[in-house]
Amino acid sequence: MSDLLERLRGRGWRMTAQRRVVAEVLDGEHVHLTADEVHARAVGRLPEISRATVYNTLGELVSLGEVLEVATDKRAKRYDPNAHQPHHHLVCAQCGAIRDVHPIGNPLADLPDSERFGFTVSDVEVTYRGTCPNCAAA
Amino acid sequence: MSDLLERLRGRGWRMTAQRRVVAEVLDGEHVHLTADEVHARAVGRLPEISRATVYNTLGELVSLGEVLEVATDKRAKRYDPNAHQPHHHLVCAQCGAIRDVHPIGNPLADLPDSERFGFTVSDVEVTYRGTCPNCAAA
DNA sequence: ACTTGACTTAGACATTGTCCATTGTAGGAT
DNA sequence: ATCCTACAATGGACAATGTCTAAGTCAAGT
Repeated sequence: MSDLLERLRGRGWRMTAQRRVVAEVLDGEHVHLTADEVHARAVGRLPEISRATVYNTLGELVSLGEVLEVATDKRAKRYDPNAHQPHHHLVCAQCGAIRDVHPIGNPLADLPDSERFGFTVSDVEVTYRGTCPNCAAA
Repeated sequence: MSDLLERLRGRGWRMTAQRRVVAEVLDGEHVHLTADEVHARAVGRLPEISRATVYNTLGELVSLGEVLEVATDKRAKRYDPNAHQPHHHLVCAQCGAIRDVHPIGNPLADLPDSERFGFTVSDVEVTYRGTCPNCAAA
């Protein structure tokens, strides 16, 4: 189940109740929680966990490369534990629902040298926007 | 010069000193200011302009489709007046510098139906990340 | 020049995120 | 099993960004 926890243990990450709970909350696919949502769920399992710890832990998971920050929402950052399979996002403009998607082709190759302005380009993030079936029905 | 102001007048937008100043500050290419930066520059020309007015005006420009919100930065929203020429962004991961870029191909066509989950997909936003020449030299 | 509805203002408030000094604890050493 | 110690957690202040409201002001039509 918890691939994330396994990987973290394997990397010698010091395990505490708080860190375990944060990792458990984040584990899964199509999971894109904000820091506050992670905190709310973590509190459900470990009521005394503090906001600062959740932020610290999320920051560490990002540094370790086990979780990605995504900016699909224009308000809070969201955290995506699916860091080991490259993917992009499809976002509902109305309700904010997010799905992981896998476009064909490699967008990195689509940026000609003449459009790189001397940058060393290392990464690309693609966000598709639209309306989800639920919102379309309403 | 001010295409943006021209267009706004043409649409019957009620013109006030504050709105004119905000539009002037935003006008140009490769302009990607945060709301606070817009406010700071607007204050330079019209010291009594309030923060709320800048936020309101930016929100209206976005609603009118004359300015785009971009989420390249993970902190504040940025406002891009280059709304009438489709483009994407190239961001320096270190200093945050932003350039408008025009990749070849159409990323919308690269998302197969099987990856659309019933969404009606209307838009795509591509953000390239890398290191700009300045930061690479340092 | 009026009148009126839309615009602006200042500042309180809300949300999201960061920092720091103190207290607690995981995990190795004894 | 217990003790140490470096690392982690806490909570509360602070910072940055954004939203709202009540009251005053003004652009534009008549």
